[in-house]
Amino acid sequence: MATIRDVARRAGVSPATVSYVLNNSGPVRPETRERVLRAIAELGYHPHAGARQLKRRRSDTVGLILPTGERRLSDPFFLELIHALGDACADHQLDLLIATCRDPAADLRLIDRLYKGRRVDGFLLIDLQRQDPRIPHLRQAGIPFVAFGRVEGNGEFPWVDVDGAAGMREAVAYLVGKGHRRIAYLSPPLSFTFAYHRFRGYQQGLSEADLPLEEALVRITRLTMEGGYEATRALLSEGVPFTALIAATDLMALGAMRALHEAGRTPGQDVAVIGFDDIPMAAQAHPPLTTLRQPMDQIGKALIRTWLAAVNGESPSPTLIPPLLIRRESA
Amino acid sequence: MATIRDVARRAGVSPATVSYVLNNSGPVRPETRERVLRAIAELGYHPHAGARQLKRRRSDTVGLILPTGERRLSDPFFLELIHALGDACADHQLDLLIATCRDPAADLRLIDRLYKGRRVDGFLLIDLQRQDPRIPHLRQAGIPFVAFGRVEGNGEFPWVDVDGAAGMREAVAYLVGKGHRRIAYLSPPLSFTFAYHRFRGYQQGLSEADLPLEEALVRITRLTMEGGYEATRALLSEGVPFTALIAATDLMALGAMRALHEAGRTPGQDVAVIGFDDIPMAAQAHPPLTTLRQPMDQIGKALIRTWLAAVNGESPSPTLIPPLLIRRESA
DNA sequence: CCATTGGATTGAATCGTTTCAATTCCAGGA
DNA sequence: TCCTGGAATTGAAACGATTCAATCCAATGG
Repeated sequence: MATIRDVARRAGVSPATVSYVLNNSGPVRPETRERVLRAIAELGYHPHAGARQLKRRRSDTVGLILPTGERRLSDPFFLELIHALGDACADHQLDLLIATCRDPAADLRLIDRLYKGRRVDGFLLIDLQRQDPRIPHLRQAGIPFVAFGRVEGNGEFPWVDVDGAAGMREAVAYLVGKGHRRIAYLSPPLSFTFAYHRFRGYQQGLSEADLPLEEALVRITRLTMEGGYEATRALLSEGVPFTALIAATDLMALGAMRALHEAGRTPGQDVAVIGFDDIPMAAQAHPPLTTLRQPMDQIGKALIRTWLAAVNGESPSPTLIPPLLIRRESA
Repeated sequence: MATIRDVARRAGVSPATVSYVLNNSGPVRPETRERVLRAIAELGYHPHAGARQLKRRRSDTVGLILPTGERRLSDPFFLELIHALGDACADHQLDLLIATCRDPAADLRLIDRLYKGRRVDGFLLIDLQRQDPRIPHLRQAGIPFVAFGRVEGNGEFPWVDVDGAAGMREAVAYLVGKGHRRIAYLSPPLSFTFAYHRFRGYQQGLSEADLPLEEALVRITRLTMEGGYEATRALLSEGVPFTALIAATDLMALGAMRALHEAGRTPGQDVAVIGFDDIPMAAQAHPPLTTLRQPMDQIGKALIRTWLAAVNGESPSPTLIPPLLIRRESA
């Protein structure tokens, strides 16, 4: 495999000059640059990442840790996120290293190994818990990171999040505008930070519309289609009256719609349904699901931009991205 | 950050000895090893990945290229796969580098950059096309890789695949055993290799049961829930009689079930439905979907095992993994 | 008591870059 | 013609690990 020396020899210059061309550092006469570039192309030369990393003390790699075990992600939303991150990384010539681990303790060990071994320059945390043990660990070890999502108490660290509260306020206002007064709400356990914020938004939305928060209309259930299905069946069988339903995630909304169908109530006609995320399946649902879109590209770009700042020793300010209400036929 | 010299100094030995301890190469007296290990622990030392890579000419990193653009994956199946791969990598102390790219040409450039720059030791190819431009490129460049899936003509290269044909034969036999004679089949375009094999399995299953292949029962449609839904509606509206339906993927089967529901025919009762993949949603469907499970852990392990062999210059033989018929209530 | 043996340890070269400091080059001014 | 100064180029020293070859040492055998 060609090295920088080979290129230098071929172009009739020193390795230093090649390096200057490669990195646009140092002054190089245009025609020399030309010669060097030609040599690079002819040899199909690519700089050795390890050597470069060793000298520059940078690996240009983003670490992404996926939770495993029971917290293993199965929401298709995360696949979208990975894609968006990949694209955003490509924009900045970064690579994305994915690591999984078996238990929370291994999590922290893995973080140390990757960072101290300089395999990655910093981390992206997704799927935060309201109290996440990784955060204090990273902070006190001085490891740069950016979280997708916030945590309880909101210690000072950089994060990017979608404004779940704003989204839900908008959803409620939208439904109220259509005359709905009894709006059910389906949520996963509030220990999920995003669930907590979205639920707060629902509450705020109600109070802005001078509607009471009714316990019976709020259901906490599992973060799956099945969870949404069961909770809705419960609502129906208990005879709690409602004309609209908001689910904290599309997956749950999809489950809810199935329960409504089975009970002979057509979503979008008899009951308005709104979800959150805008996963690909949402548009294909019957009827197509009205939902709050998480603007993936924007999220990916914001995360990487913030990550770069963090890695460069800045303390980037958090970013709150507004979701987008996508009106379809379910509400 | 501590280096190997720091560890050596602290343990009162030379860097060489530390290296021997680290890699279990070379003879080291037990008590010396003890001292070294203690020093490592005390300093929280982790070897520098770049330096190691430079010397060993190995990055211990697996490259995984995700397709983007229109071929972007949205099937949740891939999230499972990424997880399984992550776990399998962890077993061998490997890291998983994910790269996305915008177009097929960029694909090849990216491959070169990652491999020639020694950022990865080889690749894992997923989401193969029946004729995939990446394969000849990798082969002629002598870059080690393993494919998840086969391609047309089946050139000599290492792959791991789930035996879609066997699975479909089993599905047909199972349905025939229950007395079904008119079995519909939903498939994405046969340019997807897996779709091709699965369809062949369906054909074989029919002929083994001495049933004719009936054109009207076979529908080619999009690889989404929506695709399954539409194809099934078409079947129903055209009045083609059938008592069972096999879909090439769970997502499509889910769509089919919805169409059946809407037409007032209960899946599992009026019409038997079988899917393929066993995505998490399958178990939660109504009724729970009978399907052929792709044994993810096994796939991940096989892929990584084969990959390691390929990277070590061996020519590992292909692996065909049988899917597992999971009987639930839909058939 | 010395030579031999073989395990344990170490010194130093090396991997392929980047970058500082030193050198060369060249044009323009004195 | 000789300086001077800035631009262009180069040599060589890192960066942090691995590993070959050389050295050290203790025990054994003659």
